Amino acid sequence: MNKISAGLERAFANRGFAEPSVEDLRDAAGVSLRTLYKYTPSRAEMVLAALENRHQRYLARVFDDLPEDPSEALDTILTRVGNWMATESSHGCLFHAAVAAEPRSRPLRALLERHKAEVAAKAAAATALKGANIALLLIIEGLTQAWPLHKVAALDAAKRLGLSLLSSDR
Amino acid sequence: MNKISAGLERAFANRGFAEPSVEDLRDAAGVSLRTLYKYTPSRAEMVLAALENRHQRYLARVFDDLPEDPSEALDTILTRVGNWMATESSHGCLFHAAVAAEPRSRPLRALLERHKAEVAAKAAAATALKGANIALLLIIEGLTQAWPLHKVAALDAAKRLGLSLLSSDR
DNA sequence: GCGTAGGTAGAGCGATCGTTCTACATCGTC
DNA sequence: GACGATGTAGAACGATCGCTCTACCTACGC
Repeated sequence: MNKISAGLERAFANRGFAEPSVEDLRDAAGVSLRTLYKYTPSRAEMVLAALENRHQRYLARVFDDLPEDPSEALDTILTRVGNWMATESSHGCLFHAAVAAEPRSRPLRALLERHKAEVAAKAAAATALKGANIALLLIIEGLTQAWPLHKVAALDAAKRLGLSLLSSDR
Repeated sequence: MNKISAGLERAFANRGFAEPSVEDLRDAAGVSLRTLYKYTPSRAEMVLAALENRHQRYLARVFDDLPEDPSEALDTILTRVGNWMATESSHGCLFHAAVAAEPRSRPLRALLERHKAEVAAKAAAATALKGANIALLLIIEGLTQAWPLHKVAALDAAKRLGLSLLSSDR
């Protein structure tokens, strides 16, 4: 079950949402076609399962065990986002990619909204930046999108913007 | 010719890169299948033609006739990006979407890189922020990605971050 | 030791895809 | 008014797609 979701996530992350056929997804999931369809009865649901898995992994990887000090927490969050990009997602946010691939899908958009809202809420809570909620999300989004082209330079820029947020807030 | 590119751009922008069939693209382009294939001999080239068209339109719409004062220029740029999002691209950056849909395509990645590099260069030139080049791009990327969910709130956050960039620079 | 639940392997289905090709219309030029 | 270039409409193609179905294989409770 979780093995299936993890395999699907890996397949979509590596090869995009258009390319992999259901047979490719079966190979990535490591089960038979029949079992795959039992847990995810259509290709669209395979996408949703993959994103659900990624959502959990992303939150855990970026927001677990943060330092209490807001400034340290922000630095840690951005560093971890950079790390995530470096190791997991070399071409931008998978949720935006999924929605872009199928802009008509309502459940996909709902998932994107939930994911981003949760990221923004966790970031705001950890940095005690209630007012600058959206600015914070904007920095994270910017870092995520700029990373594929600029790598650590994007991380540095994000950290500098983050610092200016903290100092302008108090 | 340009009518074809414009039609293709509209089709992909509205319905994503996966959904529209070549016959849909033909309808959007307003020509026959034969003529469509004459100018863009494969579906992949239709994508490239659409993005080329969008690139030109985006640059013109965001960077033409900017005020000379750096601070005013930055404000104008961000406002225009918000305007672009509001009227043209309700779900994020089309270039990132294209690459996300087909992460293996080399020409697509090259086009994305060229587009982003040109945007960054024009923004840096207009705001006299040579050093904060990447921070500037990061703000624009963040605004573009955050817009679909937060609209004008994202624009406000982007402007505040932009101001902090300007003041920390001098 | 046998029945049942749940797995695998893989052939097969209809639909749709990108692409090509044929047949016919239109138009500016001599 | 005939001609070649260029366009349209749309039939036809092989391939591939998402999905279903059949046939067979385990593993475990009674």
